[in-house]
Amino acid sequence: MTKQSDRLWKLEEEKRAQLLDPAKAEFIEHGYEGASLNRILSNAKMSKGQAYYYITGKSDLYLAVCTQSFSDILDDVRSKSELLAASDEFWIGVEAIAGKLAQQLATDKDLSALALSVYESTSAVESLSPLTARLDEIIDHIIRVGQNAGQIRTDLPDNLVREMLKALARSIDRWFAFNAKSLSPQEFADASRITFEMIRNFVKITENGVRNA
Amino acid sequence: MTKQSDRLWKLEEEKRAQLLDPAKAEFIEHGYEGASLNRILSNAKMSKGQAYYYITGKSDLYLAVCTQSFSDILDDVRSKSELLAASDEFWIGVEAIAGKLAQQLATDKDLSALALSVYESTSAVESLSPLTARLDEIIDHIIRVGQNAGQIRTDLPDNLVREMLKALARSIDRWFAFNAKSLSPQEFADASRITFEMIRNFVKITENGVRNA
DNA sequence: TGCTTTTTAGACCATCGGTCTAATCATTGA
DNA sequence: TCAATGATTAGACCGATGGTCTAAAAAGCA
Repeated sequence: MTKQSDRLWKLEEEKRAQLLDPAKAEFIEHGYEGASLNRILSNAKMSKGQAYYYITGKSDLYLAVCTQSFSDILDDVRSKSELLAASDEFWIGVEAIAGKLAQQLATDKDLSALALSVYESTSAVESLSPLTARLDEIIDHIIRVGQNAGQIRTDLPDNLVREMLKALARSIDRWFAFNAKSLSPQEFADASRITFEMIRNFVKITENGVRNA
Repeated sequence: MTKQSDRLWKLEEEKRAQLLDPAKAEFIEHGYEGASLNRILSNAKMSKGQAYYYITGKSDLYLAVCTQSFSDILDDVRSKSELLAASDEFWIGVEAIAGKLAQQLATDKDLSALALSVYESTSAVESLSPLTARLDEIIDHIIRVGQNAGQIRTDLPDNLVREMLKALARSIDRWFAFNAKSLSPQEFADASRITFEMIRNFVKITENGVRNA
């Protein structure tokens, strides 16, 4: 017995796109929960039996779409993050990574819309556990390097710091997605710089931080 | 024509509870999207026609449940926040409010579970706009007092600061909800204190903050 | 050609939130 | 007391959802 997702990725690209392109459009427009599988199949001119031969269900299709869209970016960020050094230039390196990422999201509207859809519901997030696991690894690694560089406090559980940073990044990303068009280039640059500085202050080691750890 | 929600709150408490109690349990267990209205009605032993005479739909029912659960707390926080002064004791006052809130959530498991369900999906949040509007007002007011006290930076749009703080509070709340039971009292206290300090550092005014505003 | 495996089509299923109509109940005025 | 009016209730019904399943078609192979 072959796994459905194996079949999907073994397909010639054209046929895979026949399914994934309408799916991507639907998820972007309606979010994960709001997306209609029937509508996707209708747009893809593909029967249900055929689709279910290549995917296990809606969540699997969402995972396929997001994997296709984010995998390269994730690899890029990972390889860049592995070059980060525990030195004074730690934050410069992080800012370079974040800046590149922000630029990619700002450039590719589909990418940004799809990213927003991810955090629209927990069930969407759960569908993507293979992807989020990779992201968490990367963030954890960056945090560890920052801690070795003396730039990030060490008196909290790793996963708490990670989840706070993810939540922050998400809210900032979201705010920019909704407000970017009404911002002057100057305001845009200021807001980016300031929020980044705030994050640095957020995780910075403070005098009375480590009391008994 | 009377509004459905008026009818609901005019009901004698027992009958309202007949509907709202099973609804609350269902929303806690399955979240907003996952909750089944049919199941709620079946547990409430109430016909669909009857229910729709008192509510306009699922989202309205969710709003009713959350209003009942959070309204008093919201009022409490609001009145406390109005006593905050733009003085050196600003953060002490905020910590008192946050502490009380955290304690309430830690004590009442249902309350905490319901709060978690709120941010599980955007459609859940949207159902609660009357409540979130009240919350946003309170937070905005606290931010303004903090700014007057020179404790919170003023070089970012208000709503961005508010959304970042909400995201942070949410992620912390979430982390505690999932990890509280595996923490020693000492670890619990430490994590609370440290995260609060981090938030203070997060919004603190820094030297190079205001560059051209 | 004939047999086997892969692939396809779409009818079908339970369930979803929501609508609607007809019956019942309560209240009021005469 | 009774008729009429408005408030309330029951539940059949609706289109749509994601998912299952069977049987036919197509493809691969001897």
